[in-house]
Amino acid sequence: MDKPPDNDVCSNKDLLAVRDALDVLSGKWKLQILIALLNGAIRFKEIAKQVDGISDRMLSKELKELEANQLVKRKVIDAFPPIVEYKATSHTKSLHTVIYALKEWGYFHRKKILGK
Amino acid sequence: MDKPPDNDVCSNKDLLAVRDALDVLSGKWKLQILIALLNGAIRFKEIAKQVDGISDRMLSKELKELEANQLVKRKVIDAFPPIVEYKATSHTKSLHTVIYALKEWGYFHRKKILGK
DNA sequence: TTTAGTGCTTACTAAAAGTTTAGTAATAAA
DNA sequence: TTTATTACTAAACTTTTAGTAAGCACTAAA
Repeated sequence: MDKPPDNDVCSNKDLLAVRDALDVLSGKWKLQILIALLNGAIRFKEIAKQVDGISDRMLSKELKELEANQLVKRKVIDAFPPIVEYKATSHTKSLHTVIYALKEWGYFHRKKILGK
Repeated sequence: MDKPPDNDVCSNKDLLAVRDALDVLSGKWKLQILIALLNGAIRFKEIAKQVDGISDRMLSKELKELEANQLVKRKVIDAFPPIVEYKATSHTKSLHTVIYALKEWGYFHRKKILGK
């Protein structure tokens, strides 16, 4: 028997796209880091302060992933002590729609589960 | 120094809501299971067949989590061999908006990363 | 001279998530 | 009698993810 064609709620390609989006926000820290950046945090240590509990190691790692996804732009300024600027990009801002949808549904879900 | 008030892109409460929504879709299998259900799959083994590669253990575990979040309704029909029906709920359907937003951004992101 | 600050990296550990293999009761078909 | 089916569960295992502790180069302040 062959597989049926993809006239489904969500095709296999769609599934991959959804997963791509989820992956970008996956893990314990990325969302918080992005929010810190959208709110204007710039330097490594500044982000570390805003994202409560994160270790240098994790922050460094997550920033690299975000950079690979063009959600963070890194700029080194030659100074002592070193200054490294991290900034949100236009691509980061395009995430707003997604975060908004997640947020709205999150509130809706909580009402549903905790009883209206 | 006190914490500043939450006049940010995303307040702490908002963050929790976003995370709640993400948690509901977290893990390797939940999204695929939900899609299978939205497409009409009903019985345990039917879902297992549609969700390629999942083990019985994982399916059972994930279905329980989804049920706890009211995203799946379980109904046992007393028969031999046993019949257990799994169905999407209205709450599942409310997730559509979120999944759609993720999907759209996922495609957009792919274009961005792979070069337009 | 010791200390602190900056943006990291390395090595290691712990915890969470997922996989594999096997097994259950009850029945019916081969 | 052996095998298959259904909807699971249990134990042992591996993989992935996250956390902890330390250290590096460099400089300025205490």
